[in-house]
Amino acid sequence: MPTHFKGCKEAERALSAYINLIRASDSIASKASAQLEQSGVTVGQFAVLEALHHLGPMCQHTLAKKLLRSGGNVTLVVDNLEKRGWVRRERQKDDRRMVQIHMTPKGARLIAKVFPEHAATITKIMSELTENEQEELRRIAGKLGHGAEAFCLEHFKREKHNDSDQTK
Amino acid sequence: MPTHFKGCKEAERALSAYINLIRASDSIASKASAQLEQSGVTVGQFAVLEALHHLGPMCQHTLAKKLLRSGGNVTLVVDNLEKRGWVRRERQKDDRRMVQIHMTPKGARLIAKVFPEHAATITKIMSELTENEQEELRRIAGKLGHGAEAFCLEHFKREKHNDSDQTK
DNA sequence: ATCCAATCGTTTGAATTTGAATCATTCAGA
DNA sequence: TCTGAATGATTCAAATTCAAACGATTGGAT
Repeated sequence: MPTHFKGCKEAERALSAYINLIRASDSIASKASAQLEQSGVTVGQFAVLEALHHLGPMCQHTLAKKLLRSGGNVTLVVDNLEKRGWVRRERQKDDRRMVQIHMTPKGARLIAKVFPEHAATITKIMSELTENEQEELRRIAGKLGHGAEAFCLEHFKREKHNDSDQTK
Repeated sequence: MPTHFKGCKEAERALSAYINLIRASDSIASKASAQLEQSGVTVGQFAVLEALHHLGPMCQHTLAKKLLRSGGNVTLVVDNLEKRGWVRRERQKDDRRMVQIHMTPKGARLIAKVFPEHAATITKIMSELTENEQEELRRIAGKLGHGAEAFCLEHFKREKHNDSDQTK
């Protein structure tokens, strides 16, 4: 009887891929985070602002689902964004349980400045890969993240067609 | 003049890959974390035990470098592992600044049980991808995580050749 | 031999996150 | 209409993490 558990080669391949995936993600995320925080926004704050920028006003529950964060977390992040004057809360009239989050003009100006910087940082990091590798990474990672091929992508595509719509 | 910033197509490709990478990583990490914590170990604790299991006793500083965590964090994780009797601290005689962390027999028994479960979970998640996709993911993500193609991989390979060496 | 800088571990404070408990509001069924 | 379940937001306690400050120890330079 062999000394190693069944499916060894398969497990080895899976674990190798897993480890590299996690490490790559950590590495990139920390670089992106450092860049964002130089602009005075945390990653969580940026995520909220970006979602509002691309998708328009939204209640916190929706925000939490889009960003894959807990409701309590969204409350806190929105608190901080509100303190800095980048968003404002507005109780919905037809359903007073919900609070819609609107970006302020100040918030819009911020995201208009920070988003291109962020995109440039990611582009630079990704330029370590060839075009084909980037496409393959997108496709393969997409399979793993399944349902989660979220809003961000499609709305960046929209971004390229009209730049300064609500940033008047 | 175009309404979108320069390098649009390139940035779009990079951001798509980036977003899917982060999401895939989050998705897998949370599944793996849930599975581990069912066995009563946190992800951080598992990482330390795994490193000790594969690489043998080690001082905290080395551990922190291997696991890409801060020194303070390692102190806390080791504290908790020590409380549960899975590791023990041993001041080094030749350099009394260092503390070597040794796995106890109890810790060895735990990792011998948990590691295969963990490997099976990862293997199952990864089986959404074909063999080729897993290899490609490993290769491409490896390029992004650069220096970090760390210990875990090579020592899993070692694992397969001798199973129960220190778990006496 | 002494002093200074580097190294290692610990402690502390802050930030981020989650999950549970709570409260207000809405909606559906009796 | 009234009651109870469901939904959305907030609050709280706990866990995890980092960075900075600190103390102990070591090794090298003078």
